[in-house]
Amino acid sequence: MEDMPELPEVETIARALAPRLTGRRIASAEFRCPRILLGDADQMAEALAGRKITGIRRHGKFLVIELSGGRLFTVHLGMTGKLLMDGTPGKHTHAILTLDRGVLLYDDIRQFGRLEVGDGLPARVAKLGPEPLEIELALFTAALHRRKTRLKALLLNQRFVRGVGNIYADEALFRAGIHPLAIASRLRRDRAQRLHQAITTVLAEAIEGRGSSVSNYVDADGRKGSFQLSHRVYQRTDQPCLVCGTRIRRILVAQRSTHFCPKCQKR
DNA sequence: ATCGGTACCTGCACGC
DNA sequence: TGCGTGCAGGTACCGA
Repeated sequence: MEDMPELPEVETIARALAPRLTGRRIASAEFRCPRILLGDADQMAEALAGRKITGIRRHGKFLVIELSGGRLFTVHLGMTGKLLMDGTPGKHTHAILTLDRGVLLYDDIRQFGRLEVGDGLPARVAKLGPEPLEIELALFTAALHRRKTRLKALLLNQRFVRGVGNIYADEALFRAGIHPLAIASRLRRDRAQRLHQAITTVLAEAIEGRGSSVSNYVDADGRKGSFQLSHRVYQRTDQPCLVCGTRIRRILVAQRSTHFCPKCQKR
């Protein structure tokens, strides 16, 4: 296993990078792997060169690096992407941004990440759902009741809410006491409220813990996250439920590994 | 429009 | 030691 960028991890990275990147100027950019680029490598390098970095923020699982002139460098880390300050380029370094002070590297073993430069958010990013930490209960419940899919699949759908991935979907469903195969449209209001609360709580706690780290997740400062210590079902297959002792099960939902307690989580 | 299934990559753990 | 298999937290795309 490598590492993992869901909302809390990306938020942690954005916070760590902000003070180090803001105010820096990009002297030059080099892109070595066309596969991960949404755009032409030379054009992207040209669009970045000479721009000043004015800020960095998170949008769902996307990192948005704001540049002078309103230009945006949008980065999705995929499954194994890393943004590193002042490291040494290696086999999996696909982008090198030379700054007026220091260097910003993009590493990505599996090449599932995507890099893009534009004068606004890319359309496919702009149309994602609301931030899960901001959506109000009434809107959340209404959106939930419009979908007939299984809850686990819905939580992973970035057009429903943006930023929840496999770990936090499983953890939120466990904390809400809801089965991952429950149908969204049939969820009673009190259970929808529990889910909304569980999502809020688990994401906030994970951000507080600087994200999860299954094996070697390291943020931009090289510090490890600690939230994996708080996982109650994720990757705990066959271990006892921390509430009732029942064996945690693993099933596939929408082709994604899904962990739950069959006693605590009801359809 | 909305759903599930598949493809895209590399590396690691595990059993034989 | 090597080889085959399954697994990995991502999205995009396809057809039903």
